[in-house]
Amino acid sequence: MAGKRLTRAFFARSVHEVAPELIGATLLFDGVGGTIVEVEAYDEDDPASHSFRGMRPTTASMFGPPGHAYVYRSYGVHWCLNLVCAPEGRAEAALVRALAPTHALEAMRARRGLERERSLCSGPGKLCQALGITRAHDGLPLDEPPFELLARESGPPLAVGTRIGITRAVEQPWRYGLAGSPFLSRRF
DNA sequence: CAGTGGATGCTCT
DNA sequence: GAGCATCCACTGT
Repeated sequence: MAGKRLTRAFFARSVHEVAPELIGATLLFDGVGGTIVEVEAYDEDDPASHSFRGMRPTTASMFGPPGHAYVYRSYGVHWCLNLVCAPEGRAEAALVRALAPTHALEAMRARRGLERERSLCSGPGKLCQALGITRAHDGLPLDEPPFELLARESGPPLAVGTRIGITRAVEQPWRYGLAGSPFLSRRF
């Protein structure tokens, strides 16, 4: 099911190449997690991206080396996880929006409350809560504990659509998902 | 189910 | 003071 560890070299490319390849990969944090079924791509020429207006203290890790985490607070309430993927000198990242839970579901349920399996990680804020990811983990490398990222074995059926919850650049088809998965934040 | 609105804490104007 | 890469409870079918 899970392949070899994703290295920094994997992420040192355009997010538009990397993001679709993340669908089907396995994301674990302290051994808790599952299969990535939904991501969105953001680059620095994109008005919807946190890197569009230049580096800020809270967005610094998006401008850092690829293969690291960028964690931000959303709507003052939730944490959201990005995987920084940039070629030389760029600030790009893939927002992880949903997982199909496969590892340590009890830990997720304990953090999320008594939730249906479908709802444990079906959104960017939900999955950070389920995995226990916060700002404290911003900037951590993805190829070392507590993170573990494993490549997918084969190319799964891909769904492509427009991104969710933004007000600028709404027409860009930069949302990728595992077609037909019941664990998406929304259907395509 | 689909649609609506409140919570909540920053940053930026 | 507005706006936000969200979620949940609540309403009405």
